[in-house]
Amino acid sequence: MFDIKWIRANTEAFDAALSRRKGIVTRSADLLAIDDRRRDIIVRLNEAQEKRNALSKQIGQAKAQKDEAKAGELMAEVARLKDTIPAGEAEERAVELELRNALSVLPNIAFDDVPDGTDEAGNVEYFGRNGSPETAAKLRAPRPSFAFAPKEHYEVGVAANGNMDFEIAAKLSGSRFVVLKGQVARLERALGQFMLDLHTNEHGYLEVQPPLLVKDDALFGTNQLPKFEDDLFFAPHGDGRLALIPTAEVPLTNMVRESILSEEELPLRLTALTPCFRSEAGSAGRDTRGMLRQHQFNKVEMVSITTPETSVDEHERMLTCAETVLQKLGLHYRVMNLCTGDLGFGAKKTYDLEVWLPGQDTYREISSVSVCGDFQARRMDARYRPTGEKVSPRFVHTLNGSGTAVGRCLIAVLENYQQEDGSVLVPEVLRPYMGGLTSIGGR
RNA sequence: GGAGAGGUGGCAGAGUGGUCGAAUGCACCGCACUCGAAAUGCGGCGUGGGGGUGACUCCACCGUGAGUUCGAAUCUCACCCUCUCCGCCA
Repeated sequence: MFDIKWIRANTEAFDAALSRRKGIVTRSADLLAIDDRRRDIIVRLNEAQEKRNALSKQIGQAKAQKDEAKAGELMAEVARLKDTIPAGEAEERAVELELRNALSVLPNIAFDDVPDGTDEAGNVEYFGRNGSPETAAKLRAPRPSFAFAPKEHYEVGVAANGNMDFEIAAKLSGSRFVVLKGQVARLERALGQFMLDLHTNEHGYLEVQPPLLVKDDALFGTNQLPKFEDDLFFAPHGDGRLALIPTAEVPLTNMVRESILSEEELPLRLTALTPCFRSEAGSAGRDTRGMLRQHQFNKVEMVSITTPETSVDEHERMLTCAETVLQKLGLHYRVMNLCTGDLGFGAKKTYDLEVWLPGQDTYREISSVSVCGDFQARRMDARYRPTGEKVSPRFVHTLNGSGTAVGRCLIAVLENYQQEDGSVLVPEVLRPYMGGLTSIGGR
């Protein structure tokens, strides 16, 4: 969410930046018109309140001196304000809500180095700071070659033989659910444990087990509300509701909401392995086969809370943390710098990691790493107190990234490590989590 | 779920109708002392929003929301949360 004062001081920059965003017609003039009205109301209200306070103080003094006549006189005078103050307060509340509503549906401004574009075709491959295709290739596994036609994940023997069961899941829960069994279930678990251990042991993240059900306020903080309500599942609760988290970004980021951290606590790096729940309301008919797009999936999420000065560096660092997962698993992938048309609502810049799926013969998103600036911090009221002379609190910056989507990573392992006989080799880093197994689904 | 206690500034903790945005302590910042540090002394130090070129000034905020009152941190009601005890329970 934007600061109206900043908009007022930077109308041209604001309008130019917003015009890069798809489908946004709001301009600074629309917002400043509301703000002008707001300020008028505040000025009038403050004048009335000031008068009331002054008279009330005089009444107190008059009463203290037992001057009842004067007190009565003053009370009559203040009585005339009785209606204007509550009315003014109501007006102020209304116009402030109007401004908040107008601001809360506006997406964040993209950094200058985000490419322009209308959809994913405008995304630009990224090889890291000072990187090149050559330096990237040294770190990443090459695309695997097969002596046979590689299958899609749900066709690979070990999955197709009943360990990835969509029929039973449909009986239990309908479409877009899956039941994993046996060694495929174990492989899924191994992947999650591996990622979590990597981020906690080697990347300095604090492991968190957050609630999976959250309040509307938390969803507002991380931009799911008010615009993306349709993507969520809700559970009735008391007179209200709780939402099933669509990503652990919601509880992890909101852990700092409505608080003032000290600078020494930053950067705060949090990670969690949680199920995620998405209604996929807008994706009817897309990716209906297999477990690529599910209502429920596991994901390891990373969240960083930083100072404004360090958030851009932290973004690169977080990207590296996510890449390390795929590098250690020996999975081929590429990194895309998302263009303005593909950029998420709250992001100033996003890198997508796309893993190679030989069965599909294409790259698919497996991680998304975003820097949000103070956009979410404003919505959450999350600040920190800088060390040193400046004591006035500032908004923190927030970042989030998947590290990575476990369900999709399972797909990637099944497709990339599949053997002609339908078995699947276990990547070396996962073997400790698989009781030493080097392969699953063999005879 | 039942009974009781309580929610006040970064933290702890006073404050039961007016001069309280709020004592005090800790933390923090500046200065002094010191070779330096500690200790000590002095001073400063909440958040948000208006107005003013500025010095400055006004308004709101004591869990949240209503209410009583000329005036509410303080009184009333509802709700939320925390703690203690009991019950139930993975």
